[in-house]
Amino acid sequence: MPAGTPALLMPELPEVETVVRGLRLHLPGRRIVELRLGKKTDFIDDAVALGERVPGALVRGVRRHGKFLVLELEVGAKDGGGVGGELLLVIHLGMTGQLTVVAADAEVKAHTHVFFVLDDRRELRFCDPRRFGRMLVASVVDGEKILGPLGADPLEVSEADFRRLISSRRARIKALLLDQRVFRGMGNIYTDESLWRAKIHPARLGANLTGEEIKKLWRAMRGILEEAIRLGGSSISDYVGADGEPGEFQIRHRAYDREGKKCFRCGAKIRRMIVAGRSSYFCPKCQRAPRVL
DNA sequence: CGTTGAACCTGTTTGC
DNA sequence: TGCAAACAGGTTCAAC
Repeated sequence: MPAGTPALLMPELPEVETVVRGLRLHLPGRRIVELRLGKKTDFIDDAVALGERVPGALVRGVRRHGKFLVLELEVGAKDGGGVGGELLLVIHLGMTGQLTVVAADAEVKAHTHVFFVLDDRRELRFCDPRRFGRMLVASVVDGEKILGPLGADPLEVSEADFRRLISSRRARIKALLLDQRVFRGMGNIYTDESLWRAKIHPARLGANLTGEEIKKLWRAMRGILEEAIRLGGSSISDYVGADGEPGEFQIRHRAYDREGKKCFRCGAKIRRMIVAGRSSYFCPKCQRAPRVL
């Protein structure tokens, strides 16, 4: 395990999806009656606005957009004459963010920065040791300004669109998969796993991939993400209190974090190199780097 | 357009 | 043994 690898969750698409599904069991129909903030609030876009607009809101729904979680809130008209309506609570878990629904008297873990007190004696808590996460409340229109620029959902993109997005680019395939403006939700782990399954070297250029390779990558990516979601993500623990099951996907990693270990397909030693500025694990035999990337 | 590196932050691991 | 440095992750920004 590389130094600093968090023992718990690495929120990429499957992990966020798992959290969203967990929150859906508890939040819709609940009212947020009070908001409490920890001392550090620098990860909140506008903490004052959060404190003013969220209390009293009814949670209508919870959804995922890429790696963002979106809580759809219904707010009533305020005394001051506001019209009420719909608000979006947009949350990014960053690297170490966790959202949990727990009893109001549950022990408070270190680095818990936000408490959404619910109307059923429980609390939605946001804990994030490294504070790489982000949170903001916004109108639907303003929320879209955050979510709008994001690229295609890896689970919904058609093979034709996937090919078009890749073959038109001279950037490395690793960089393209990680670019949230191209595909929303892919992170370092699932990118490496997808490339390993498709037998494509991470430093290959998008435009140089053959139609066959792109098709394999499309299938690999979807298969791996769906499998990871089915298993509850890569290593989430206690994500919604008693309902959370630890994720199990990490035991299925074939490339990520396996430097020096044998490739499950051919037995060659998995190598690690920096591609697109990120640690990249691949099999030098299965994932050949051609003379011309 | 594309790449690289730094910054943000803290817990864990590594190396001396 | 102990402490400091390196490192991990996602995103953004600046510089080339």
